Amino acid sequence: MSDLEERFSNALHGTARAWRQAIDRRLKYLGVSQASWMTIAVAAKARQPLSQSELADRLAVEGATMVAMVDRLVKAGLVKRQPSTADRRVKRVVVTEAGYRLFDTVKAEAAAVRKELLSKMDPKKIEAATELLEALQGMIEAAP
Amino acid sequence: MSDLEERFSNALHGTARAWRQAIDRRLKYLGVSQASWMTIAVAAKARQPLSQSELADRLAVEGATMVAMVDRLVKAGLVKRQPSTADRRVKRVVVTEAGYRLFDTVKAEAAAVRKELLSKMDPKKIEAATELLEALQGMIEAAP
DNA sequence: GTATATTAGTTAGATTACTAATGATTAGAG
DNA sequence: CTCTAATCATTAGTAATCTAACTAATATAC
Repeated sequence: MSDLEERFSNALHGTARAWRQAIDRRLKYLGVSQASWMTIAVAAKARQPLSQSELADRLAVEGATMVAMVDRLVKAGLVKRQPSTADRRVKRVVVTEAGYRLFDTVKAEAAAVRKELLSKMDPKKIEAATELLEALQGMIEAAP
Repeated sequence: MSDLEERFSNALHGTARAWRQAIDRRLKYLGVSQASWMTIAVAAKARQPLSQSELADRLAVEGATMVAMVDRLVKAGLVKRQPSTADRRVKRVVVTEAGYRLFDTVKAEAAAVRKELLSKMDPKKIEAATELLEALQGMIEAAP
């Protein structure tokens, strides 16, 4: 029992889970979850304000999930809904000043966490693992 | 931008996410989520029926989460709550016949998915990546 | 032996996710 | 042009997770 493949699967999911929790712990004082700041980040990095559908696509989430997320972010004053004039079905998500400020802070924190966790690891090994993971992810996503 | 550390982080979370979705897709016809069958699996593999607290510990979730999960599993007829006679606070989670049947099926499916995804990868690389991930997970969990 | 602390389970409320159904609007086929 | 398709956002219902506060029962300290 517990062959290499099972060990890898356990390590993959366990590490991803622990990592997420570590980030969440560090960001808790800001009062925003990873899902929230990831949404802000994607919206903030886009050149033009994205529609809710575009946001949902880039975050690999359903449209209905994005509706609820934008509801919360609007309530928190981090984004605004701006109806499109060209297509009246569309609402663009515009990041507010407060949203941009939060994004800057969070970005720095996430990078610090990443550095703290990975600084003690051999870069060669990290690179090899990255390549394996990327290949794996490509394979999974290519075969629906 | 997008240095190695960020690339690794993205690959880690992306692959874990895609993997989970791949398993969920394969198991959807059974009508049980990964969280449900993982709970069944842990309960079924234990020699003696576990309490809800023990189950929660082994699955790394909170007690309140386990209450809701056991509620759902009881409703689905996959487990039963059995009050302990020795300690009247404790309720043991007993897997039913239907629960064991489901577990057998799911176990085989999960192993098949794992093999399908990993069979084309170089075992040496898988092993190296596994070791990195395990070291990383240990590091994260050791430093709360 | 009683007062205090700990443990097991629960409830309640919030967040994040999904699917399915609906309304409004736009795009395309004929 | 008009009828039908597809698209965007929303609502409703469910699952899974968390924290915080609670009840009941057991264990420990004095």
